[in-house]
Amino acid sequence: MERQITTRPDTGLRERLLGTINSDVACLHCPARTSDLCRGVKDDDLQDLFASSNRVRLRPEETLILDGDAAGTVYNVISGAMRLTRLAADGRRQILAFLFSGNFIGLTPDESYHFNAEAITEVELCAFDRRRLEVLFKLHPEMERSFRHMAAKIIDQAHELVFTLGRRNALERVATFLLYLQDVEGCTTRRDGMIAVPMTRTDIGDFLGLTIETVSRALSKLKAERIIRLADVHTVEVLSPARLRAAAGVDEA
Amino acid sequence: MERQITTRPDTGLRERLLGTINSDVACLHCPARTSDLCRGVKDDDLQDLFASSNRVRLRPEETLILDGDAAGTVYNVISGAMRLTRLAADGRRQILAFLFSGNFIGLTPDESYHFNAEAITEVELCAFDRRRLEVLFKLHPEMERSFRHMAAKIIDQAHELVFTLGRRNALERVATFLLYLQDVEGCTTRRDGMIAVPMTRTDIGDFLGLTIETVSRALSKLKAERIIRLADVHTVEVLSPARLRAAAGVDEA
DNA sequence: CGTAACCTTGAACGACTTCAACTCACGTGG
DNA sequence: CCACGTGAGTTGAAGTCGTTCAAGGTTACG
Repeated sequence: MERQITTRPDTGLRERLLGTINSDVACLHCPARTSDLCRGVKDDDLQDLFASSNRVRLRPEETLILDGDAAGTVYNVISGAMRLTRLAADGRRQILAFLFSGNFIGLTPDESYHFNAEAITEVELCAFDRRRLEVLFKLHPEMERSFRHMAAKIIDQAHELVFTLGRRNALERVATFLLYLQDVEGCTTRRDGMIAVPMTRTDIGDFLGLTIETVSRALSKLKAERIIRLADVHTVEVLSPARLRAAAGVDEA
Repeated sequence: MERQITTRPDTGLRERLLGTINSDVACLHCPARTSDLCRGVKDDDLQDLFASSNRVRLRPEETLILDGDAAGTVYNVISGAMRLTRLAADGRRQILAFLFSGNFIGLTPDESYHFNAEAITEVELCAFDRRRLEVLFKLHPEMERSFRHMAAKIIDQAHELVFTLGRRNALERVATFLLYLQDVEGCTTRRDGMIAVPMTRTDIGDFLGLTIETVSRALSKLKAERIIRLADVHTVEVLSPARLRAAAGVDEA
């Protein structure tokens, strides 16, 4: 189980600001405008948000947060795909969540983070100083309300993953994962039955508690049963949504 | 995998109030006084909390919340042990979390709950109307702050469980579980190395994604290696904390 | 003191992992 | 322009760990 550990990039790289165009316009047209973090702020007040935020850009595989980092800054994903991972001392890796446009990074019960956050694709983020966010919460109580809503969503998703890992077999896990990707808002283009799969088989395996071989075999089985088609390695076409749902083994018993 | 599904108890049973003794005294001496929900309220303001809350008592195996129930009421565990479960149509069950004194029940992204909440032991709860809780948050901003802190703790715990289910083998899972129980504040008596295990082997299995046989075998193995001793089925004595930690396979690689 | 539920232990089976070989896409340099 | 190398993905065969099936033991309670 050898695995190359991503090293921390230069701090300068991580927090390199993009050029600002026009005070509130940037937030107004942000793909994450309707995210739980931002939607509590009225259009008229967007400059509050904008003034407190910095734009950050990451290249694929670049690390944003390393386990143990001080939790002084929080982030909202604007575009791209990221992963939250937990690494054991012996190299075992578990992906806790994939993050897409509108998703928040920064909840921790401590002064430090207990996970790594890495870019899968090119990523744009919005960075906030944690203390400044507290001020924003005071200014915009609606923001704090939807923040709680967001926390509940994250817990619900984590519990869904717990069920998948605890009680579903390999085929069901992979089918469930495809349905999950299909529902992800803010994920890249997916018209008709096409699902964009930005992550590698290794990432999928580390998310689902499986090896890459098992993931591959499950996809091949779904393909052989004409439930999906692999347009290319990172694009899955769903041929039979109903049978994919059945393969996930959830609803309509 | 036959499993008896717990039926909903009479609503009257669930929300039967206990006699109130003295307005604020009840909260002042509550075992959950220092819980994330309540500790944001100053002693002087405890009557606000008390006036908004109802005491609820559950017998072992009694159901508090059924998947799909309207989320109008939230709860704080005062004493006893509970489980949060998710049930698939085919009977597969996954325990999402065990809850003890001070733990909160009621986070949901919807208008309804997506889990079952059941008593394991005799349980005392504090019930709040959700809308009244919102009012309390307005009155006591510190309450909302520590509520966010609590949400972060829940997410962290869920992620820890995700890692356990995704990347640890049976022995490691059971060892991790014992360490978890040991750290649970508000769990029943545990002096020296004694761990109270209020739940059945079935519950442990459904929490760890294992069968009861595998749980039993793992405990027997830990016993054979003189790492633990089973005082009785529901009491584990830790003979070698260091080797138990090693068996969990986490720290000091 | 008997019964039922829970727990433990053993043996056979099966699902996923491990190990290994091969394919494919892509990029580099001769 | 094509040979080569590399990294990701797929597929096959063997091995292992946890499940399943089965039997026996223990505990609690009427």
